[in-house]
Amino acid sequence: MKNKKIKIARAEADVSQEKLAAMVGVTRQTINLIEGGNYNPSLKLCTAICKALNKTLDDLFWEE
Amino acid sequence: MKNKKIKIARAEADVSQEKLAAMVGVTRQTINLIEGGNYNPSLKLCTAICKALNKTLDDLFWEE
DNA sequence: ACAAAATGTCATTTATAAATGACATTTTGT
DNA sequence: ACAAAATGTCATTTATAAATGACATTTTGT
Repeated sequence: MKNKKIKIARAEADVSQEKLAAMVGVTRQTINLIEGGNYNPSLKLCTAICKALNKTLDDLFWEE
Repeated sequence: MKNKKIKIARAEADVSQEKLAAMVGVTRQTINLIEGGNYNPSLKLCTAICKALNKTLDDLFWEE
């Protein structure tokens, strides 16, 4: 399922997929895949995304 | 760095590495590697471990 | 003190996250 | 309305998570 939370957090922080990708050291496509869902990123990447957006794992990646 | 939190949560729930592995559908070695640190598990696996131990991502995998 | 269970660690193979390049479509600012 | 930036998606390659088997060491219950 899609990860809307990252998209929203990105909008709040006013960062594009490309900029977020640069901040965490991956490519734009990887960020795009994660937001699109059906993807299983590594813990390290999840953590990097959280820190870049000033969120925690539970904020962005915890479901239910 | 080592992940002591999982080890502690396991002790609380009285589950061995082997049992936890079975609960989340991986092998014992994978659990062992995660607890030992220097490992970068997938988000899906992290989430499964949390649910098996009644914890959240922040409880077990968030640092600082 | 002893046996059984649990843990640590190695080496090899397999599945998949992430990189890379490329192009089409959508969104945004002026 | 238009151009530029951002996003969606494909196909191929590379790096690494996770599987598997095997054995040594440590911990636990009696």
